[in-house]
Amino acid sequence: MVTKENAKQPARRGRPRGFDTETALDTGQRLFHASSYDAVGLAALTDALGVKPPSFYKAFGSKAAFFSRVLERYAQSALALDDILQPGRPPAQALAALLESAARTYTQDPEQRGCLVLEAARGQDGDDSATHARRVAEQRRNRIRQFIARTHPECAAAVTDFVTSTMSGLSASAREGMDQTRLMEVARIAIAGLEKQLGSE
Amino acid sequence: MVTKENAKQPARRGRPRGFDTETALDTGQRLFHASSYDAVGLAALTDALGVKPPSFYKAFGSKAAFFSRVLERYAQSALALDDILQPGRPPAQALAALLESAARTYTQDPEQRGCLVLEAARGQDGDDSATHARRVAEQRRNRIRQFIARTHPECAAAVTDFVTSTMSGLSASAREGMDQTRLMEVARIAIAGLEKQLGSE
DNA sequence: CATTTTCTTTAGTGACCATTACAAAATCCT
DNA sequence: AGGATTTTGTAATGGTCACTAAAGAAAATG
Repeated sequence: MVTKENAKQPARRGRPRGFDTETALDTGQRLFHASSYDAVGLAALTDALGVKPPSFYKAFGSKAAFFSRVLERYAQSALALDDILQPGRPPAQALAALLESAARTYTQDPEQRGCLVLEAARGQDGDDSATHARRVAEQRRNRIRQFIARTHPECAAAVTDFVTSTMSGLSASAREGMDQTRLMEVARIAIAGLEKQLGSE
Repeated sequence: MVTKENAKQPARRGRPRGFDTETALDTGQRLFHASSYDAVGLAALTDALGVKPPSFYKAFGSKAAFFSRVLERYAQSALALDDILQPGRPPAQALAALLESAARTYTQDPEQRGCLVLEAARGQDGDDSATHARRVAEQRRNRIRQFIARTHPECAAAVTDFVTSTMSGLSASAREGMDQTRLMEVARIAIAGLEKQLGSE
């Protein structure tokens, strides 16, 4: 297998790409997060990237495929569950930290309010972008549930439902303009409910 | 003033309208609630009404204006705040009833999941339908806040934020397919948080 | 230099959207 | 009956959308 060089090597044949795809994904993430998948048309997107539509399609295939890559990128960078839901950490404490992190993250940048994944997941049922967002959201949901089930298997489902539902509410509220102070208060009251359910240790 | 008869009298001059506008609003509400404002195109809407576009526009002016009337209609019929937030009722109890009613209502009909107003309020900022939905949501928010402020003026803002945020979460979860049993459990945990904040009396 | 490969550019494609011009039809008033 | 008035159906309007056909341009290969 000497034929195939490292995929990262741009030393391929033909005219080289005139833009950086990672930078493009960053820019796309910023645009989609600021408004929404539907609100960012291909014209606005390619204008912001400094790239004409055919180049965009050569590089990414479709707007939906581009968005999928943006979502994966975002899911890895934002709200790292591994850091928060460490095995052995008391669930009430870990989930409190999760909700507080969400409240903080969702209001950190006024141009990037709420959660990109959760907001995109609310698109229409048949929509490709919404379907992919829901898949990402479901994966994160499962990780939360498994973390809870280690210590509280009997109420893992209900608590997971509460946490994900609360995060959806936090994201929606952030989008509607609720600032960080207010959103942290909302998280605090939700955490009180969690502690009652799980025991506050 | 004998010139102007009762506005409800259809005994006007010219060709009579071939359909009932109230029935049309009902049908529109059902369609919009089942998917969304954007997802229901004018073709689908007029097909369902059995009405051609020009008749629709003569009667309602525009799709956005039609939707506004649907929203008003819905806000009056669903989740009557006057019944739930009765003055004198202990706030923890009243707000618990509000969240439980929301969880129940949002999952009652699988074709009408979530809250029409809250979901429509998540549309794009410049959008006419989203703007109107946010106005309706804001009015309901104010009524909740005033109810809380009667007994708990010091934390009325925070509790209102929590209740509205939780309702947004419930609506989103209902839309994603969470059933009534699960949503009621979510409401129950949220109510525990509320009681800790307000005192459970 | 010529060929091959890949990207970029220009300029459009058809599909769908909300909305409407126009004229025929149905009703009331005189 | 003969206007006056309002709603109807037919058929189109312009606008925006994601997407692309075709040809030119930049690189590696022979």
